[in-house]
Amino acid sequence: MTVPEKPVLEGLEAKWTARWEADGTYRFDRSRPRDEVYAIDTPPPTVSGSLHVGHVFSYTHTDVIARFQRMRGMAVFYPMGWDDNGLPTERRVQNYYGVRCDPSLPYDHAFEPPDKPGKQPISVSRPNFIELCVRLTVEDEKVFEHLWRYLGLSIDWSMTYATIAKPAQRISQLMFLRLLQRNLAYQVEAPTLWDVDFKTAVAQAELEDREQPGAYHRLQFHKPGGGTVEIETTRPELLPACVALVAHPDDERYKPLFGTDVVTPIFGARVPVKAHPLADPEKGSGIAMICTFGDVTDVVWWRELKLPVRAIIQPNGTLGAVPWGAPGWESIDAPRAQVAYDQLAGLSAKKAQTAIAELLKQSGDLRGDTRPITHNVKFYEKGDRPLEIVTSRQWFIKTLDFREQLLERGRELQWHPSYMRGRYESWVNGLNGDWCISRQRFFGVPFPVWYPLRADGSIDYEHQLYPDESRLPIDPSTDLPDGYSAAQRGQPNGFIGDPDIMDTWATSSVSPQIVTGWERDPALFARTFPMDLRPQAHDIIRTWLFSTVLRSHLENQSLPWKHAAISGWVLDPDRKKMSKSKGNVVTPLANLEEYGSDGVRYWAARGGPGVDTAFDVGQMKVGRRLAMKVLNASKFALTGGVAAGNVTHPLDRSMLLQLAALVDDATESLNEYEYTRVLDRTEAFFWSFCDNYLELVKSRRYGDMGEAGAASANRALQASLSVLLRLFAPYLPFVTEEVWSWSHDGSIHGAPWPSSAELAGIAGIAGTDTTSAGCLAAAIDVLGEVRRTKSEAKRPLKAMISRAVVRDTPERLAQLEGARADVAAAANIHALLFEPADAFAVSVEFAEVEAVTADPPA
RNA sequence: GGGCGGUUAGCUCAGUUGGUAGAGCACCGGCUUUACACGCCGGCUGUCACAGGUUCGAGCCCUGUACCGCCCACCA
Repeated sequence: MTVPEKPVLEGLEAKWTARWEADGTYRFDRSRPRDEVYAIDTPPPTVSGSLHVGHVFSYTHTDVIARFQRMRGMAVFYPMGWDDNGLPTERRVQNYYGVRCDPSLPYDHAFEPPDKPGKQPISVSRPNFIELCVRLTVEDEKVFEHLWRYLGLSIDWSMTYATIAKPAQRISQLMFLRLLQRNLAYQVEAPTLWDVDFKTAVAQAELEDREQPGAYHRLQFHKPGGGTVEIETTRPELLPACVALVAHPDDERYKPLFGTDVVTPIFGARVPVKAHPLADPEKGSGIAMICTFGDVTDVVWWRELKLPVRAIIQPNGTLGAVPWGAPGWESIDAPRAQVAYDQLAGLSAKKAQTAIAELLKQSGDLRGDTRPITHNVKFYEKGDRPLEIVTSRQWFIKTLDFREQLLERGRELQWHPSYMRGRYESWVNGLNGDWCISRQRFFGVPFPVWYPLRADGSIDYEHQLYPDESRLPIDPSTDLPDGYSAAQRGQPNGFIGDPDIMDTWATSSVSPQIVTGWERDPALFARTFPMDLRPQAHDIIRTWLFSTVLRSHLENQSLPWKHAAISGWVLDPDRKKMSKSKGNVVTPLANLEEYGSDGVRYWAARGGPGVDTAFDVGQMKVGRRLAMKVLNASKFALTGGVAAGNVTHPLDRSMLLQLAALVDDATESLNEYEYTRVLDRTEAFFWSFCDNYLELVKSRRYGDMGEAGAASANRALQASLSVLLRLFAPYLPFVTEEVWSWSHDGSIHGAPWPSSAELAGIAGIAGTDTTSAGCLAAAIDVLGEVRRTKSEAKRPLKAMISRAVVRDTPERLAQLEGARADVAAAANIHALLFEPADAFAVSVEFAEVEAVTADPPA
């Protein structure tokens, strides 16, 4: 037993992180059977800058659960991943090194980036670019790891993965090829959501609505026999791409027009008038123009009404050239159409809108003034301009066919909090297409596919070439398909690699397979899959959670994990979500250093599952104070005398009974992921323990009332402290470890979770001990009354009471009897008398001379 | 348009199956007390958003409303 004279919190993080690493405290024991393993599918944070306090918040929640499970005897499988795929990394690398990726370039083994980025970006091959991404992210990952260790996450740091590293690439490609074999992945040329700045396809899950100013333009179409039909549109620049008008089948106003043609203004294209139930008679004039493609509704109409394509928006967002009069672009006045259109070609959609409005005004086809509105427009979540819909060749994973099965998986999964399932269900119910997983970017997992080139050099998409699984991972831009030589790349009768990469969610959605050793380490896989827990925030339910469920459903015919613990967001004091883009992010390391990791973890752990929580340094201060209190109370509890034998004193037994009830409640709650409640209850108990029990027992444990009473007190103090430390250990890993080390050799984080049975054994207590049960509560009531009286009399707390009378029911007085001497000593009462009465009351008489010490009552 | 969560002390939030409204912070007052002044003791603070209903009894259950936040939707 070595208790420091003056225990401090400073330096505990450095001391214990080093010790845990040296001792392998959190090393996963892979020899344990599946039912003794608790496996966590850690979210790999995006490595493109710095961690913020939101990460600290949610990762702490996971760590509390991990530590609880470990103490319950589970082998905790708790790896850490880094998500270095994707656009954020790509942009960062471009700026950091001053390079640009050109996938057509060959790999340069000797390439070194300049010390400082030049003005003109240097073009590099995709493998070179990826090397630079890896080089930069390795540095970022070191910073992240340092912060995680400092925070005290009980991760097994021998098990880290990066989503761009070869093992993860291999799994991504392997799972993709397996889907291809089963026709669950496919390639098709079709209208796709498209970001015109990034020039890539994006998925439905990456959409967000943004309120934008817009304007209704009322345009007139001409009936061949004379007369006009008026439509309203917010996108008049798509008029050249108009392929039909559409109204509701029951709309009497337009019924006569169904089956007839009308002519577009200015461009003179004949387009049919169609009926479709999606057309809303209430909207605009009740009849709409269908363009290829203005929005997703256009795609639905185009597909269901079997309309032709007139595409004008190019991948870069400008209007492309159109040969009016040529097949597909027929016009009743092609020269006029051409003259008008040539004024639009090359303009961005936004500028084209202004230009065409002017043309329509001149021709008289713009009816009335435009009506400004604000409406929701779909954006790529990382994009700056509205999405367009562009026809392109993309890879998809089938999802629509599995909607019902995915809903069933959602019901099978245990959600914490349970209402988060609703988010998942509404997303699955709202799916409107298969999942587009190809991106026209560079930094990510490439598709392991090549295409033969025909004699004329055109690409033969029908006869795709795949690598043998044993070769994975491959990069088709540098690796060769079997039977071809490097010289044949890009040549007629040769081959070409698929230029695209997988969406970042397509690779992170296989995180369970990556970490559990699917198709790599069968013994590990058998012990860890399906995993136990997916912790994540609620904003990525539709992306990461959904896609992970989908992939495991398709590949493993199971859920990837049993539980999903959904954490909330950290809000700034104005109740806004903290995020980098809003510039209100707090860098967490400074908080960790100021309040201690335990203090910050305390704040984080008070945010319950799914609950958005305000950033609050006040709570961190409270957490730090609690840690300090643990140090000092422990010092007191451990520096007593002999602690032999059983706990015999009623007050001690009473305290231990209450503690036993707390332990049962804590165990049950933590099993249900209710970590907030457990911290709350444990803290409340601990504070009362310090303020009341320690004060009550102080005199006796110093031996003022004999050896037996002291031994009981000391035994109770040690037992209760041991239990309290272990209850706090998941939350305050540093201070509890420090205190534990004063009297133990091993780590508290490997100690068994406390049980009420353990306490019963020490104290010889049982639930039927009703007299002891109420003893502590009764003693606290009396102590409180005396304290209040002294405070109101503005006397010192040590002021002596010559005579105090407690009036209470006989039952309560019987309970109090056991603590009579303790109460008298703690309150400094010379003569403590009991009188039976109906209601509780305490009357006191102050002693004339305050220096007199109390005689120990007989 | 559909759905979810929230509304409790000045602030941040607890409140198990319905049974006398709680904690911390803040504020006020007191205390050199041998675990802790990074401390201790005490005090003040409420139309539990609103309106109905069920019940002996509602912060909690039911119906409706308002506001805040979020999710989803084929928002010409």
